[in-house]
Amino acid sequence: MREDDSNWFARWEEELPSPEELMPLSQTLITPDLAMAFDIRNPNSNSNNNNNNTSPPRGPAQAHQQHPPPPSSSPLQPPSSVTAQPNSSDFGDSADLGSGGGPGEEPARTLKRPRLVWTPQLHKRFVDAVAHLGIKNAVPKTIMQLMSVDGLTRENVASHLQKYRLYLKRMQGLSGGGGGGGAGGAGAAGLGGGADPATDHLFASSPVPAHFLHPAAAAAGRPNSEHFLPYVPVAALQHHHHHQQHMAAAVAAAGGHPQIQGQYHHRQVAHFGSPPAAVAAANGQFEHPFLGRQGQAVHRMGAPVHNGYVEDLESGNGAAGGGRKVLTLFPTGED
DNA sequence: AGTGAAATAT
DNA sequence: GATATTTCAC
Repeated sequence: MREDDSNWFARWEEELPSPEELMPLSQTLITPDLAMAFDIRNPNSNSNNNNNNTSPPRGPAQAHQQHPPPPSSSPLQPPSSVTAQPNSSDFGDSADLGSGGGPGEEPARTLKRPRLVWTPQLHKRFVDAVAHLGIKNAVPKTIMQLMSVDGLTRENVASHLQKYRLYLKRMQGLSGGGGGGGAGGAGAAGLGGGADPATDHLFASSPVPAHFLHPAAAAAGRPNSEHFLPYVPVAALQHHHHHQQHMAAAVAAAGGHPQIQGQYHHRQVAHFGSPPAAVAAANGQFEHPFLGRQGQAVHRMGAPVHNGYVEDLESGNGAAGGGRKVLTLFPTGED
């Protein structure tokens, strides 16, 4: 009944993503500042994911201000392109990025944040957090804090939580509890019943804790038995083709897609292993998830580290033309 | 701050 | 066109 320390560890171990899974994990968070600084835009057929508010459909009497995301705590240092991008190793010309000059005019600072891509790994973190918090405490703020993912905002979590709840609800209605085991098979969630529309793909990636389907258990109000880890700092690789992302890992392994690369690093401590395949290959291993949030950011490998910012990019693509390149970076200092 | 719904971008 | 994510409003 009660999980011993050894038990949770075992579970955790089992849950631990294989090195391969870890490597190909990636967060695609591009800092507006960087985007602007780099002068890079999303050549996508659509509009850039930055700002394209050209038509305010509704004119709420309220004028919303952009959210000033990253506090000036973390000076954005000009990232040096690791591989090859239209950005020089560093440009110290814009002091705006780094020093975050004074208020009043800071385009970089007022820009919107890029779309957050919830990768299976990230989602897993999310589910884990929720599971450990218990439905009761599974609120955006708590979840966000628990996840400890830098760059992640409460809004992000909130919206994802909403979607997640919907997913759970749907699942309940369909499986009712029979397939509810959930944990048993991630992919099994709703399978057979035809209950896993594309919307559930992401969610299906991670098993759904039974407690989620069992309100009674959660009603206890006590955190789940399982222990939760702060967060596993992993670098990931994100690949999506056109409008859908399948298995990032698989695709990544297959490699060969002109895409983005981001670096994911922990909020306070970042000890992790390997970013791009090239570097990854060199290491091919990651340290233990035992993150003591005590040490300072530990950066190593070929990942260029700047003041509080780890930047890493890989562009195996022909930047030009039909390819879309996205710079992904993980800002630190949040919350 | 949290949740629900709509809008927008991908 | 559908889905994912963001944003607005309550």
